[in-house]
Amino acid sequence: MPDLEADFAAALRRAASALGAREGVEPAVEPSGQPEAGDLSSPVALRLARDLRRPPRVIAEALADGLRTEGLAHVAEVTVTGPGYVNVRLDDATYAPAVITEALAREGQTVLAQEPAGRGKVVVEHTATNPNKAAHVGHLRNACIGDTVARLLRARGAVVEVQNYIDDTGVQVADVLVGLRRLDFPPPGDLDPFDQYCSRVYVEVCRRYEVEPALLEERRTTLRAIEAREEPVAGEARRITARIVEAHLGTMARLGIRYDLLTWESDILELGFWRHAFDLLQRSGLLQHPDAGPLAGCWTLPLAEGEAVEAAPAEVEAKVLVKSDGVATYTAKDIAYHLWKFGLLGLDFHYRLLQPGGPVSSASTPGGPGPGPAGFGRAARVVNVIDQRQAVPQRMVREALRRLGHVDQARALHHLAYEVVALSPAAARTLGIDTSDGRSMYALSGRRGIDIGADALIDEAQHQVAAKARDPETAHLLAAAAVRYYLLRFGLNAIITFDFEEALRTTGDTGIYLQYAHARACGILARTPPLPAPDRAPRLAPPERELLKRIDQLPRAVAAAAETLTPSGLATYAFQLATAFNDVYEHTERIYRLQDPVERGFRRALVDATRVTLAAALELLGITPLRRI
RNA sequence: GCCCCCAUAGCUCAGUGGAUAGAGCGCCGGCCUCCGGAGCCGGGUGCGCAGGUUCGAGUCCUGCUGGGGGUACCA
Repeated sequence: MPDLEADFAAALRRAASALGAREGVEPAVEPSGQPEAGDLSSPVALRLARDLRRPPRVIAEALADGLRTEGLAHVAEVTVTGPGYVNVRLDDATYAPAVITEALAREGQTVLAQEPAGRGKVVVEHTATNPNKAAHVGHLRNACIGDTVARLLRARGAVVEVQNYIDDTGVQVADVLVGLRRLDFPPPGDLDPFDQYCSRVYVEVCRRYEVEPALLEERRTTLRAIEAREEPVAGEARRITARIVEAHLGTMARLGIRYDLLTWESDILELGFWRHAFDLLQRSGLLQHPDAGPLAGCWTLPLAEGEAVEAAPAEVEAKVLVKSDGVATYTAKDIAYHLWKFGLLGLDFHYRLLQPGGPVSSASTPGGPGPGPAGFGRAARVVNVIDQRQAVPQRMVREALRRLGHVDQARALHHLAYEVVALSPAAARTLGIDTSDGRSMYALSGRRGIDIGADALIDEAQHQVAAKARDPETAHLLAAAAVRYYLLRFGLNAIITFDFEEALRTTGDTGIYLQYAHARACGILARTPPLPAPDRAPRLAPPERELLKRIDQLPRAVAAAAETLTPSGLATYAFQLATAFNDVYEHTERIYRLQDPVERGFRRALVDATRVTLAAALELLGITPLRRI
């Protein structure tokens, strides 16, 4: 008995087929909107009405007859209501134990919903924070989305490899080098984290560019030296970016976020990835090198007439891959990187283990452990978690793959776009930001110093929660739960208008509430000794029926969230599950007071099934379930 | 200008084309001889505007208004 909704849908499909409905009409099945009508309902008769040229009500009755004849497991009654809904009422006595048995069997399972087989490895790229400053809440949103997407894909049985791309040869790194060299900042104190120190340098140097154009020239020469791997600049860049990457890994680890592989842009240059990709593009006749015009001296990837990237702005006639000073753009290196991700480049990184238990890092020199028998990269599918503002360059990467003849890979490259984190004008003012321009929101920006530090937020959450937590580790896990849940519960298209009070809230629709529900279930189980779970359920209270249906939904919720790559759907599911459990908790007799062993055994098993199911949902959200608070 | 996203309750947000659109917060009022109350229960004439498609539209299409983003030799 795996899945009641799926069984119902399958039976409807058979019944519809018997009526002569054409194939391909997937019967929608949902928990009934009207509890008195039944437990599960389907409006499929309404959809079939046109095809079959019969009134929906008549079709619904015929479908219901078919279901009754077939005799579905765990179904007590089939009814037709309203304009033509087919409903089933479940047989409490048998479906309830079946759901519980199924849920308990999921304990310790890593695969919760089976992926259609044979899709190969999925490479998920996320975080990719420029290594020149401390991570802020916007970067945290990226990482939480990416991390949960990776967990969801794994829960569907996919082989997933998480990569964090380190843009250590970009302009922002040059900015900080210029700042450190020219601004006479006092060196950071012992208690002043290096990444936060660099954040201040970065903001200041960006401000100085406006009044000191000479600094801009210095940025250009610095960037060129980084790209050409000229010492001492390249070494300086590598030392600073390594320290900041270490800080980023530390910040993300506080939320349970880890990577399989760090890929360094400088390795892409040093190992000739870009050189080789350039040759491939050049040989395929895809590049232009104009002698005149605004792009004179650049190497560009033109948007040919008629085959332009979907929705590309008309003004974009070509994307610059190599600037007139010979420096490759981010997009150029990204094209090389993606050829490698799909195993199409014919070159590979060297690898080294950063530290025991930590991620593997790419390297440009041989040594250290190899990539293992499976190797890195060679993806069948790539998911890039990158904010919506980078949609155009992402399309260019895909377009380059397509024009090089890698049509399948271009199709398998998915830009998972999400909206930014912003501040309300009031919140911006409290941070001392000038809001006299009257904008309705201010997107977080490290460069402009519009910034909620990631570590600061986690620190604050931990501080708020410390008084009620039994120990510091519990406080840390509660804080992580609060922050992760807050950043995941919004849809990808929603701009998060950051609100400290809301992010740190401990009641209602929050990660803390979920933790509490899980701990409560554990507390009940600890108090009531195990009993054999009966194979027939006693009479159920309405909240218990709701809870059972939620528990039964887990695989469906996971499958849907994984399919659509939307963590927020899973967050909503977890909250509904916890709410259903709290409702039962509040409105049923305390288990330790029950005398009848059958009743006691059943209700304890229901709590246990809730515990297993909620823990699974929390793990997927990247929240470590707590047994005690 | 062109392209993308958004507009749902006082606020912040959910809502695979299906029945009477839901949460959280805030506000008011209830419920604890505890299974850990960070909880539960009650209190609500809300889908920006105008058309269209459909048996059925918050959801799809067109236009409009308002907001955000993109349209770099930044990423």
